[in-house]
Amino acid sequence: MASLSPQDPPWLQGLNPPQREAATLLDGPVLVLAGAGTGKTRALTARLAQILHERRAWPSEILAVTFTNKAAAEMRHRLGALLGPQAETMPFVGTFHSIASRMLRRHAELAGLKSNYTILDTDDVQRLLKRIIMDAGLDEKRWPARQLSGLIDRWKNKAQLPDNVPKGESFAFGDGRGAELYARYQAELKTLNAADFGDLLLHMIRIFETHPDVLAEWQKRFKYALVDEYQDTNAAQYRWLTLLAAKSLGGQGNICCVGDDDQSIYSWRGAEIANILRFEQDFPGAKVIRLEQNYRSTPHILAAAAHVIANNQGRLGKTLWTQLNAGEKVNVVAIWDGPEEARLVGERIERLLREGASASEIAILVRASYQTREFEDRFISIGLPYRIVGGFRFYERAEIRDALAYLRLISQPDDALAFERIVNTPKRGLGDKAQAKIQSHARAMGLTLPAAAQQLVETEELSPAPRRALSEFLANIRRWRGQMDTLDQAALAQAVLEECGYIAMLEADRSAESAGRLDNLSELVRAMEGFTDLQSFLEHVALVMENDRSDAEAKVTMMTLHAAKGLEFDHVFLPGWEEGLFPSQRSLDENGAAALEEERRLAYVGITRARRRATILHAANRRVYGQWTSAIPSRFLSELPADHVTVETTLTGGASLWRAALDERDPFADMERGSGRGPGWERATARSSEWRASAPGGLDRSTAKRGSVINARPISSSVGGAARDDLAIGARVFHAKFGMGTISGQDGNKLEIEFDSAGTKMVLDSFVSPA
DNA sequence: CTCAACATTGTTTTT
DNA sequence: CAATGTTGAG
Repeated sequence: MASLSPQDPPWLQGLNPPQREAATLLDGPVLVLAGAGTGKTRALTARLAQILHERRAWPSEILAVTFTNKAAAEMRHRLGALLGPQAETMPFVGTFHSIASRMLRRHAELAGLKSNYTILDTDDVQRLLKRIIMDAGLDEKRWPARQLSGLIDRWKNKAQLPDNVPKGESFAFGDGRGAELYARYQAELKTLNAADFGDLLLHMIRIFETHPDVLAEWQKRFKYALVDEYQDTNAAQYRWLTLLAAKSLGGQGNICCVGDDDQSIYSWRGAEIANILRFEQDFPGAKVIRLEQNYRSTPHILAAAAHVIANNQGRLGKTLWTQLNAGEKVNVVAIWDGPEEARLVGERIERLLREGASASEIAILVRASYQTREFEDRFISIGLPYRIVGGFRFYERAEIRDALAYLRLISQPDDALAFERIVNTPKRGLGDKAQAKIQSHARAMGLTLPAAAQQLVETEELSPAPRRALSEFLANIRRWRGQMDTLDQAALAQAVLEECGYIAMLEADRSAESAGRLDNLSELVRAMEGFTDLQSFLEHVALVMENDRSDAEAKVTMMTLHAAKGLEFDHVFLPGWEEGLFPSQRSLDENGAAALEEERRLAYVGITRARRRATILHAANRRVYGQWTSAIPSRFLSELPADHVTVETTLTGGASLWRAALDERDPFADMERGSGRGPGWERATARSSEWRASAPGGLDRSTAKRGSVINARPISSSVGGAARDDLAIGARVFHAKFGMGTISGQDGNKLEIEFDSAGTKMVLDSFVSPA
């Protein structure tokens, strides 16, 4: 199948015919439809290598847009392995945002900004909007900033400026003042010398459209363009891209877009699947290449995924096939509730590890990030190493944002948002009253917040104590700013954190999180080493920083289905396949049938992450808002092909509960439960007769009781070790996640601990230390 | 101005 | 049931 000609350069060796075509068909527009696991990245890397090898373009003349920074790094890395280090220095490989930001730094003045503009994150944006809403005389509770920021985000994704926002959408917010608030927000950003994520693209689009010379310069620069995950591009990205591609790219539209319509999962972020569906109209003469041979998964896994996705309409259509052997069927497991789900997954993972699997080849993929908590709790108590990807992003943690605010204020004296954030953190006696005075002074004098503060210190306006505190604070900032030349950014950050009292504040705090926060801060300082200066580090943080501290230890990975796109694991667990959770009720409520299809694509993405084994779980009961609610199996389960699936349950009453539970009778009638059933139940019972027809055999649900786990086994402690003699019942201990607690019991190397704030838990003794 | 008790919110998914 | 914000007492 694969071509193995000895004359081939290394990057073409072993490619199958369509992959090879994708790598060598360099002229004109090309659309590569790459199914899951079909060696897309490999083909793309080969294409870039081929372009460089044929000397068709210099590295700096290639525009390569990826969806995540991780994907960009991966591409650079692979390219470096093929062509040597000089190929790794491609300046325009990155996300839409990072590339646009780089361009905007060069042309900032055309957007009314300075080139050292600050990139605001959602938190900054929301605080700014809150102020704008209140200034406009609106009730911030009735019109939450969160909602407005969502609206503005959506407008920006569609490349709509304040004056061309659809009337109806503008009227929907703040008594019809949506667009007005948007305009005010844009003006405010300008005075703050700041841009939000959407602005990075929008400013460049505006500049391209109003300055033909600038556009021409960039068009001339790029000879080849490559866009990954094209199905996830939104209207703004599309416009940015087509402007650049219009007459450029070697004069023949040398653009190659790669994507998979079945993996389009970002419509909530403005992605328009239509972009990929109409590629051939947008780029006449486009060649379409399909990658359909799957190198990743077993036939059972592939068949399961294919059956599910076949329920969607309007696909471009691909047929994935594989040469791999059958392997194991997809496993569907019904369990009683969330905690049991975590227990069972924990057990199965331990079994896999005993059988020799590596923890790094095991993943738990969830629909919503909060689902990881149950697994975290469980894995901590059995000592199973895990890591969470995404979720709480590193730079979104409060302590990191505080530290960054200090650095931002040092590097950019006018950064009012940073100033606001840290002027009283740690507490230095500058409360609401003092801050209000600074605000009003700034407004009265038309000054930025930090400048107003500086001026205010010279007056008698403030009472002595706050005045002294503020004066000292400003002096410190100035002093640190002066040290920017003498200290490198990591050393400066360390000094700032110590001298401002932040470290001392955390050290004084004996709560559960403070130790972790201190760790995070030293992690931050460490991460700063290796950047050329503070400015470039801050840029990196705003756009690129990911939670990718790569510990040496092999760990089970937990992440959302969204974060998992593009990754693969031998063993994949897919918990929580219940109506309401997956497909997400909220998503369905907002976007109806289209949302259901997107949820289904998410299911497709989840299943196709697995190389060897996929295990899907659903619980009969789950706690939502602290209330126990009965859940019914996800409709996606009934879309799985019976021939490729095995079904089991840990509930007493038999193996087919997952289908039989769809009966109109309440399967858990004799169980105690919380409030009513969710909307998912209503809908499901409405459809139940249709589903019941497919249920294999009846099951007397009244016998369905909370059962013991089939295959129950004592939990083997994976972290062994001798008993500890430094801990005794009644002793005070500290645990990294749960905080301070008192030992109340012991079972082997497991301790029962009554935590001060986290309740009573069983925890391995190796996870605690004497207080 | 700070802390503590109290009430009220809300859980997708992310560059 | 959190986590977050608001209110009231020191």
